[in-house]
Amino acid sequence: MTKPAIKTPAAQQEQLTAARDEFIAQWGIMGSSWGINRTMAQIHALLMVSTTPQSTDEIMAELEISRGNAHMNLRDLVGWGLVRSVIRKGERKEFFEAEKDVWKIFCTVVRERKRREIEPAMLVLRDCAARTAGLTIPEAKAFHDQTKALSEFVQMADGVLNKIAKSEKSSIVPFALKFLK
Amino acid sequence: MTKPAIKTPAAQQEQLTAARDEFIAQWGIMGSSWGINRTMAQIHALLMVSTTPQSTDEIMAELEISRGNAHMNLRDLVGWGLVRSVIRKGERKEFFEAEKDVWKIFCTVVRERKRREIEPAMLVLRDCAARTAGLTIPEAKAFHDQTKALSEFVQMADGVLNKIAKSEKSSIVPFALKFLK
DNA sequence: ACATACTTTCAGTATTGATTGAAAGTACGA
DNA sequence: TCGTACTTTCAATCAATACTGAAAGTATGT
Repeated sequence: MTKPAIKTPAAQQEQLTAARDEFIAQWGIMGSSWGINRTMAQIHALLMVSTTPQSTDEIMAELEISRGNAHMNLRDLVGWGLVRSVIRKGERKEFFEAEKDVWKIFCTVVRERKRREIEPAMLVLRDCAARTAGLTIPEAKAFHDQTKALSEFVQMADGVLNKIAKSEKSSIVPFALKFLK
Repeated sequence: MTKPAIKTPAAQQEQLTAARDEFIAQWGIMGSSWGINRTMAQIHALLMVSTTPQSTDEIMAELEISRGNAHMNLRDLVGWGLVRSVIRKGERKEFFEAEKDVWKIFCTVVRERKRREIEPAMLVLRDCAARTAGLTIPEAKAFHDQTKALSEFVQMADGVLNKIAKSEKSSIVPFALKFLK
């Protein structure tokens, strides 16, 4: 008698939990090395692989974090547009679910980081270049040239990201891919 | 009698220093919001707008940081390939200069972050998808589908970054830009 | 072998950012 | 209006990360 090829639900559950925990941990690590709060990334990971909307209490239990922490990070995720809150009829409690479409997630992150971090930096770069435009001493000339080059580069990158993020569909990058290299 | 249109070197120097300080500060802020040590980003900014290679002591003085801090961050920048050390003949001291070509800087950063952060994450994602491939319970199916979609997306993004970073020239993105939107 | 000029390390400290938990706030139904 | 079920806030605490500075290490010239 050989072992059955199909695993018992209990065994499957165990295997799933292990994989899910690893996924959540890794998404947290990735987040923090890109300047995103680790807990926020972990909540996001958890919600991305949940089949039903989760309550604050479920999230607190799953990630072993405090109510305050769960609450604040959920608010931030909603603010980013990566998570939305849903209310079930007849229930007072608030539940949360994440956007699951990978391309939409990507576009949202691009759009938000552009707005929060690239645009302010671009203004400063432009300003640095502008206010040293007429200067004649060599040090100033070099500074102007370098900041101008940076500001033009960032502006170009901003344009690319704009187009990618606005499109909200996955066909464009694979298409553009053909023209690279 | 009108003021002369040309500013004195002293006035220019003052204007330059103000702009330079703002640039260094902003580059530091940008770095830290993208997960890069603020001091490292500031040293990088300083070297990008310096006309001559700088010694550790000059960097320490300019940014008001300790020797240890300057040293470690300079090593990291050299490790990233964004800064190289130069030795002047007849001098014992080590001097540092940054790559100034904006496109090369961008490619280096892309290549390094890909290697340090995207590739390890990709392995974990693939692993999470693979080890839940055969499972039949709905939760596991959902987990598998989501991690598979993520891993394929990251793999695709990795491919795009590869081509962009390998090319090392600025003509390709503006060209690809035409095909977007 | 020694002095000088520099670089490197790292234990201790400071700074920053994240987390807790309990108190205050809000909304709803009885 | 009161009680219950929940959400929100925030001062205090904790954890992670960055920074300092002095001591140890290394290379070079005499």
